[in-house]
Amino acid sequence: MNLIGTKWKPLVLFHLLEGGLRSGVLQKKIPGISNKMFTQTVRELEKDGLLSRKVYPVVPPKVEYKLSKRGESLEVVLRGLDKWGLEDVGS
Amino acid sequence: MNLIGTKWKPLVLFHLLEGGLRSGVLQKKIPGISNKMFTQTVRELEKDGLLSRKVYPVVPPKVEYKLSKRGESLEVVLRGLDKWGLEDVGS
DNA sequence: CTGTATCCTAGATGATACTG
DNA sequence: CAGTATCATCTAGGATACAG
Repeated sequence: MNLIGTKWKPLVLFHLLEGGLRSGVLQKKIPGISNKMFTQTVRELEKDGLLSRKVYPVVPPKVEYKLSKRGESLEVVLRGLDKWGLEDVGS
Repeated sequence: MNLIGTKWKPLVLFHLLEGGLRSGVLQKKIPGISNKMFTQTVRELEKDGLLSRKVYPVVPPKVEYKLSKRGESLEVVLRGLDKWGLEDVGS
């Protein structure tokens, strides 16, 4: 829980299960997250080796995030959480 | 994540997967948790219907906690987290 | 477009002492 | 044994403005 126990980390990781995403796209998939928390969250995930951050030296800037192997190993848990969240609605 | 997204909730629920436990026993299974957080955590879990709290009118007091059906539905996620935590050591 | 820097508040968590 | 109450602290999180 020290690695993924925050309000946003599971969400960020979950949205990357289907593949890498550009910074802006990923952020848009997470309604309500502030710019600050987004950056902070991905930075910590990167530091913990759960995802990788690739910067393209172009203009305008382009940054892509994708899961690392370690991050992918969380797939079962993430999908489990998602499934639970869906099925649990209303119970 | 609003339901289980705290430092202790997943741990409490996880230790109840094998069956109900007395308050003291359950608390001992969670090293580092303060008395206050333990009570607060189980209270919230009870309020959210993830576990039930049964008080035996005896002396000394005896209280048992066990998962509700809703709580049991989290088994996949909890075991997944546990498994991940174990396998992830050192990676 | 992406990321950083501040300021600020609410809530989470701890330590301790106390009650039935 | 189980739980409550209080005080103190730390950090997550949000709003906003700015920078490369």
